[in-house]
Amino acid sequence: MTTPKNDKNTRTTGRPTLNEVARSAGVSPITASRALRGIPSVAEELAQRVRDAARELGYVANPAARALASARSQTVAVVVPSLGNQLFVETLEAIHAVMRPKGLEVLIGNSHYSRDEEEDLIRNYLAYQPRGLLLTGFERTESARRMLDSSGIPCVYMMDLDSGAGLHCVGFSQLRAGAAAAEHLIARGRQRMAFVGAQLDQRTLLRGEGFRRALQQAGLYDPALELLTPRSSSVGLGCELFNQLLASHPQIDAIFFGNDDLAHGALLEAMRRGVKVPEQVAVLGFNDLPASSFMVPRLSSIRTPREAIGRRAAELLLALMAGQSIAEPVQDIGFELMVREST
Amino acid sequence: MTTPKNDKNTRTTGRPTLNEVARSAGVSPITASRALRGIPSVAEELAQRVRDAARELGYVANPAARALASARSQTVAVVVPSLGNQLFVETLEAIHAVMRPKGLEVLIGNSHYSRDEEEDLIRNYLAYQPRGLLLTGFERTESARRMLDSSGIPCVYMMDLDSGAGLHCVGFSQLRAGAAAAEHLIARGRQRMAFVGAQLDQRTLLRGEGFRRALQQAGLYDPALELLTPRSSSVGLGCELFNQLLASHPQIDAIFFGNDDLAHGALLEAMRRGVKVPEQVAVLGFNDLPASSFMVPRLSSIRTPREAIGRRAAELLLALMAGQSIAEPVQDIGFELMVREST
DNA sequence: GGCCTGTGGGACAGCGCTATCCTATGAGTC
DNA sequence: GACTCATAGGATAGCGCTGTCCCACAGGCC
Repeated sequence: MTTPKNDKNTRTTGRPTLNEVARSAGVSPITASRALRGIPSVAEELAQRVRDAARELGYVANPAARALASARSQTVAVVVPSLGNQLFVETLEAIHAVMRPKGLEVLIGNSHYSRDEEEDLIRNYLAYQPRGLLLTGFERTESARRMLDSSGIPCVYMMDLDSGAGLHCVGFSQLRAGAAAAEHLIARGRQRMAFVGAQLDQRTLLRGEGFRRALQQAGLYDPALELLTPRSSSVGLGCELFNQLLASHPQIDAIFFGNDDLAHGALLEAMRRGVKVPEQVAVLGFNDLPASSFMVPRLSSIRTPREAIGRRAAELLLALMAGQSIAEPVQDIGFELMVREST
Repeated sequence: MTTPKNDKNTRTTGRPTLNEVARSAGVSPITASRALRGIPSVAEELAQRVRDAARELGYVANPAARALASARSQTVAVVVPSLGNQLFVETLEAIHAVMRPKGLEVLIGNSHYSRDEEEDLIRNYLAYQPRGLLLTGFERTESARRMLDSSGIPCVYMMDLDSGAGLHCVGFSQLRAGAAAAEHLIARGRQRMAFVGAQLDQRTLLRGEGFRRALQQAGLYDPALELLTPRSSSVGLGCELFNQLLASHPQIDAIFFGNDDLAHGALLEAMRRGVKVPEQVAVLGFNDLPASSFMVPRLSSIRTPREAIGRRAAELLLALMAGQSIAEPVQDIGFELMVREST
């Protein structure tokens, strides 16, 4: 009477809605919803009509409305500690390859190897009601752990197994991989073996621990030959640490690097300084990044199965999301020692 | 105490809602909403009470409900062609660094250098009603272009400028960068210069084009010395192409690689085969990845300002999202020739 | 025929928030 | 004191979709 209530709908998105698709197909919105979601209780002829109408209008479902109405999204969140490390990029690729065909969106979070950043990411992602979560390792804040527990959202842990009791995890034993590195160098007759680790995330520390124990067992452990730094791993840092190590301990005859980046730097620096690899010093890397087999000399490394980890973790998560019972909650994918010229 | 209440209604998320925060603070839901969004029309004393209640309950706003009600999300989508290239990872970092403090979520899409995949990603992301979009380059399908146009969502294009008329873009001229590469090698007295490009995305092609034109101008262009392949750039491919080029054209005295990965492979292969760089062949890379300055010999390269591109593109997008008028829609960040030992 | 069952499809009522009104209050004006 | 006017806060009504009931109807059985 006094105030016209017919306001222009500025709140709408302007994109076609399910209602319009339904009207255009001559069915009710619910039937349209069911048809587009592939729910079988819709007669094929009707479903086809709805799909045609949707294509015609360029309809794409509004994920916010969908998430709100159903209290679940079509999203899976992944948190990795770094995108600079090719390792995690390849893992993400494999996850994508499994999730995308299922119509699941993959949210990528980068924690920069920081527990606090990871906690923020998890808090943030949980608000999106993801169908599942893929996390790296077991190292996180207590409150992140609590949020995960109380959320009830399925979660798979990637990369490590060593302290994953009671959790669903896909990876390999970092401890055993470190030990394998030591055993290889010992088998090559090396006597004074160093470990160089950067970043100091839990996995690097575990590799160092495995390496150390194997050396101790062989009576070859020298604590002075461990070089650890919290700085982040890079080729340049590898150069620097190699020099530092050789300057302080010229007698060493093998180095195990916690990451291939570092080993690449060491090989380049050795080349530059005329240090003979492997004659004077053997160099062993970790992860076996794509470039490693092309280094001079070709780098021996422990190949980590990141493609398989990503894929299997994604598949495990899908099974959890579907409520299936899991026969093997802990999946050990193993690792492979790639022996090349540098050892 | 925060006791998760067990609704029988399965449609709820189980997490605390704005209503509960409001009740606990003794205000209406709308006041709570305003208080938490920092809308100034709420008395400070009330706002504080609401914030306290929210913290107490561990309340995190439901982004789906928020997006639905306001027809806008708190999200910005970025599409890059690859995560395997460090270049884009660094760009993403810079974007994050600008967006996160503003409370904006960054969705990362990887198009794998495929127009069709990019179109899918864009269609998908547009459904999320992002506040803005950051895309790489200008090469895309017609229907992707149409979707972007009709969405009305602000968009900034990164990396290239050469065909960005009328668009908001941040980057540098790939053409001029290619020309700069040629000029540098010419200034070094080289006579038979090759160009090696992989992936064959538009930017690589433009760099090649700039290189070619500059050689033509100097009367030094030989079409036989262009080696192009659609395979994706890697160190291994660099080795292979280097060998191939030297086998077919042993007389060349300089190679410009469209990406540092390839140049790294070439340097390693040269080392392995005893080809002297730069005496016999000068090698020039592109992007100046972190490892380049540690190669043997240290790789000369054209440094691309990806950190600045990411940051400036993000800032430009923020300005567009805020409806500000843009003084400079095309921002040329330039590039820098890093002359090192390999040339 | 009466009764059941199964099946396709629709009506309805929200999911958790926010845009848009609208009211109550109190200060300021003449 | 009667009138404005600004302002804090509330009431209401959706945003676009889906979970849950419910109904109409065909076919089978006794």
